[in-house]
Amino acid sequence: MKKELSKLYEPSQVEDRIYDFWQKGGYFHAKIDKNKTPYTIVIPPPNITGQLHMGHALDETLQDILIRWKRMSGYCTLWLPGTDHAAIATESKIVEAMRKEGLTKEEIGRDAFMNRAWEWKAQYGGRIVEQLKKLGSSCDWERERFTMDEGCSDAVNEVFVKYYEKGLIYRGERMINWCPHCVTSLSDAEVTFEEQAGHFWHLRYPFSDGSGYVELATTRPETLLGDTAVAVNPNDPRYKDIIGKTLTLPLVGREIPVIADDYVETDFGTGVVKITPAHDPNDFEVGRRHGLEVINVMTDDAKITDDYPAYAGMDRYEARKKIVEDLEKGGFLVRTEDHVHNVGTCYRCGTTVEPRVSTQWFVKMQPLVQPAVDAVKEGKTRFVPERFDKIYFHWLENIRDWCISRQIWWGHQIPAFYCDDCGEMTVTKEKSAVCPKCGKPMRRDPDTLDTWFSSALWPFSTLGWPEKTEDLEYFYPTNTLVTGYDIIFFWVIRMMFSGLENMGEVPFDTVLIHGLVRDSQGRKMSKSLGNGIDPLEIIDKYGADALRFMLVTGNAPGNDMRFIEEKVRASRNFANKLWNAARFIMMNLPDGFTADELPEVLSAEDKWIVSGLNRLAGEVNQNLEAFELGVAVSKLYDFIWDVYCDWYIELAKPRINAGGDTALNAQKVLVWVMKGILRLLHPFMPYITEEIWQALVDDGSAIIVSSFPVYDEKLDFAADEERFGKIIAAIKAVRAVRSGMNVPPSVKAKLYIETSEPQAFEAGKMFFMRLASASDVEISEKWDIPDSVTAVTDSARIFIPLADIVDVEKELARLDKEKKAVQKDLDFLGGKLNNPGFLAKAPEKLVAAEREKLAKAQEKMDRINESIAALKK
RNA sequence: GGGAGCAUAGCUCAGCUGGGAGAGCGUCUGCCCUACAAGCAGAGGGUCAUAGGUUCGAGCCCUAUUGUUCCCACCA
Repeated sequence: MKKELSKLYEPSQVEDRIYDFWQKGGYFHAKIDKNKTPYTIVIPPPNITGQLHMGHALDETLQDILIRWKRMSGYCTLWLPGTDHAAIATESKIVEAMRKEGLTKEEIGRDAFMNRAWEWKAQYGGRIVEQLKKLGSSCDWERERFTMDEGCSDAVNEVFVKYYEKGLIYRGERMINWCPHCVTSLSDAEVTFEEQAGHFWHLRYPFSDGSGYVELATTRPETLLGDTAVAVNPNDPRYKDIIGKTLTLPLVGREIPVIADDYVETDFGTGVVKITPAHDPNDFEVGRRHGLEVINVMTDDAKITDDYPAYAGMDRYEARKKIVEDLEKGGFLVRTEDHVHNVGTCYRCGTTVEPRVSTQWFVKMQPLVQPAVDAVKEGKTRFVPERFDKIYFHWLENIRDWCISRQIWWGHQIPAFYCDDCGEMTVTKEKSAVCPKCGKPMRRDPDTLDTWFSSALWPFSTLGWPEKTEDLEYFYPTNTLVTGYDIIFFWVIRMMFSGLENMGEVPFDTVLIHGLVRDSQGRKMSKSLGNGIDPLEIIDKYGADALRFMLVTGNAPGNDMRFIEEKVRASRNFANKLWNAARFIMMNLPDGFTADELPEVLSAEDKWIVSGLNRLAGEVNQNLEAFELGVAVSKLYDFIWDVYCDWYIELAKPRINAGGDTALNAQKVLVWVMKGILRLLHPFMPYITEEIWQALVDDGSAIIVSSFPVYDEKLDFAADEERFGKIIAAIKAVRAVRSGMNVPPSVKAKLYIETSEPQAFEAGKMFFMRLASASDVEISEKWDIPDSVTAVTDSARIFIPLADIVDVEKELARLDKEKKAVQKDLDFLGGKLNNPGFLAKAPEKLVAAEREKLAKAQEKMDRINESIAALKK
């Protein structure tokens, strides 16, 4: 007994029910029999436990489409769960929450803090995971936590110690990026440069001997407090004589030298630069070359230190203002000009980064980079689309050592230990250490690792490495990584070199890159603009299927897309169309209908639709193979709506009304094609296809584990397809003529079809009745019907006698217009076929096709001429 | 300063290795024909940014130009 579909398609109800069904049936996770099936792993993107945003919905959708397709194609898919990459953001959220309770992390201590963090993550992360499942994702909070916590910490320690022993990790004092808001160091990748309007303050520094001033310009006057020199270019004739002289630093009174360094450009500004080694990366290098003192003038949160009582405790911008005032008062300010410059900001919080000298841990990149470059050059891993390998190469070729230590608590603590007594340091996998020199207990480095350090190990750490597990053996290297282009630097590159270094093989063979989802005006969605759109609101309104469908429609890999609600509505309408088509089929099925196969005898229109579906299946597979998801989706859309619904179902109606075997055959084909459509569409619209499938098939099977259709040579009826296309063309021509004369469908007219292939049209008689408002149809090789309009195709002339409304003048004008259009074709094709170059060089197949087109156009022209002649008479 | 993307119908975008320009939305006309008005049938609408070049043939390949977006880069 077949089930019923509700009259109204209500996405949320369907999706809730199906979600529940999959959940209970354990369908969210593929069951893998390693001995039998090929496999694939699709790696999901990071930030699972961050806010669920549209970009994330896109990640999930693309992965899930690939997974469902692979699974239905006989592959099993292992989808590695997500992990947390928002350590800094997470920490600040927890700190903030604690502050409201009047607590600080220092007060409650590290262990309690971590517990708090885990509680918070479990709640927040768990909720996000539930939300992702609404999109069809198979992520899982327990596994999630595993990848972050106990599961991967062994791997992290293992790699850290190994790198350290190989000299790939070192600790040292360097200029690093510091975020005063997050109070931690950042890697180069975590700094975003932003153009900001600022000022250029021209200052003068007096010579200590009272012999005048040098003039220089700065964008950051507050760093003056830390100046330890002023530099000029050694070849600058203007300043030759002052090199080696001494200046008195305004407001501070410190004596600083004038030094010569190539770094200074003679044609920029005044050609004089103040040198602040502690607060500028270039100045740091200059200072190093000249043995200058490094004077740090700021605290961790970018306030002036107590060494400068006049400014102590002021934040850097406050101090800037005050210092400019004081400079002006002292006569040191020459002038101020507007200036736009690039300022580094923290990619998490947007705070301006303070370059700062401090002691941090670094990964030495040079030795790790080459294999990662080679792997892509040799095609072991490829980017889709390919152009992203340029970004990849460029980054790797210009990479600098990676600062991996962070001054936060939420993260993996660095496995290094210090002896406070004798200053000894050890790096070890153990949880505690005793000083090898003096035997005293050692203190663990309070810093944690950059969250991307552990993420980089993910393709193997989640499979059990460093243990030699069966999973690791079987699943590494994995297949496809799906991620946005903004994640290439953070994650893709680091997984590449980490995989190659630790496993000796690339972590995945393909990286599918997608673009960003922007708002309807093309702006990046952001919290500050408030233009972000919550995927869940959209899902509530239109359904997860509609959102998924919209996210892949009309989008090419790597390109950004705009989020336009009308597009989601269009997708929902498409789902509704499918729903209603299914409803129509089911309401016309006889009780106890179980047929699963095509009828033995296929009619012309049956072959037409079956052949079309078969070709579609082949193309969709090809497109998915090439990651052309958008192309696949639009082909499905066109076939389902335009071919199946608008034509085949309409063609089937008169057959169903006819009853008997005619009806039964039509029903069999309707169901058979619908089942093919549902399976092809399932990866893109999982919920609705599952719902319809279960209502239609009703044998306890689930579409999620059904098989994906493939091209079948036996079902290719190209010739029949073409033949039936003539009937469709004729019906369209009749409709166009009638519509042009504003004849409503309720006004029926007899049709006289003139054609050289009467038997082909004989089969379509009832379709003309139904779809071309014909009261009757007569077919012959020759007709001459006066007082009628004619619809002309390349294979037929159809007379529509509408004596009352035929306007000879209008009809002539219409035919003339059509004649001109066909003449254009004839000219074009004729010109082409008379071109010796074309005949000589174009492929034979093409020439033949063009000849055929020409013949058809000529035939059509003859028919038009005949009609015109008759009308004139 | 270096690199990349984009520029196609009123709007948002497809267009796979070069073989007579497509979709959705919007517009206009006519239809509630018992699956669907979240629909059906028609129609209109494009010198594929500009200028050259390669080719029998260019939206697609090459060169230059313009506009636009993004990434990278330590110019005070």
